[in-house]
Amino acid sequence: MPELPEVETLRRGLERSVRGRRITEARVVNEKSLKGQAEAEFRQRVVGTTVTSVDRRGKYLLMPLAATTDTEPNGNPGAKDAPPVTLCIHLKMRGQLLLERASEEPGPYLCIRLGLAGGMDGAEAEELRFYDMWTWGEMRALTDDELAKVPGLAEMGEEPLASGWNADRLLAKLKGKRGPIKPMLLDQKVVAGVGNIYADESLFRAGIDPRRPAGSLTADEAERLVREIRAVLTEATDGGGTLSDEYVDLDGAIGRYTPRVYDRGGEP
DNA sequence: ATAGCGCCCTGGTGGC
DNA sequence: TGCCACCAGGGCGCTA
Repeated sequence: MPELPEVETLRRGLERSVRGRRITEARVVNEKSLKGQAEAEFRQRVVGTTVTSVDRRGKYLLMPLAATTDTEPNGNPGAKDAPPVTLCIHLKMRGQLLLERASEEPGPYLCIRLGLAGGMDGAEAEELRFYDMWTWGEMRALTDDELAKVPGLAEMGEEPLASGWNADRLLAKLKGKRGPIKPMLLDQKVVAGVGNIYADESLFRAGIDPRRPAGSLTADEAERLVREIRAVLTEATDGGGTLSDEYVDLDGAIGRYTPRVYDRGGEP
């Protein structure tokens, strides 16, 4: 369920609350979230590092980690021997990322907990907790080489909110495709971060039948579609994501964006 | 090029 | 009222 606006909302929360902080411990409650990575390797790569930035690529959250020296809690990149590692997260359908007090009892479906050092002012220690009811989501600590091989991430299409993306780029991807336009928008190689909700909303707002053969879109329609994809993603991000009982932000707050047509099949 | 699977998993739904 | 079969949902990989 989390699509670009929801992941971007989480990114902003992490940027504000987690960036620059040191990960003091990593506990894997459900190893399925590691998607094959050895638990020991995950812990060893994560514990003691500092989150240097919080990036988003499509629906992926990427947090580069820097080795921290014990004497420098907010330290500088060190450890020449270990390759740089990035915390790579995809929430898939039901994954949730919550920042909670370490003393707070975790809720159900907890998969991974990352302890974060309290502030120098003695602020209470917190944990970044990864919950996932279906365990389809993934959290791994990967080197640059491994990151480049992650299926989907390597072939990720362009960011729809980046200035370089436009109708011509979209049309180039749709050229010759006879399948319907909507599933094409769900293909992350065509455009990054769009899922069911925003594909429906943008097509409706652009006045394009989702069943239209993708390759049959005119330049004018592609122009409208690009404009509406941008608009709807921006509006939803401004609203902190789509209102749903499945999605909450880092602080547990629900989204405020209400789709017009998504999940309203059969209604006028 | 594309359609149609199965897989991953569990809560909610619909039928009885 | 309770039971249970069924199904949605994103993304990948495979086959037809």
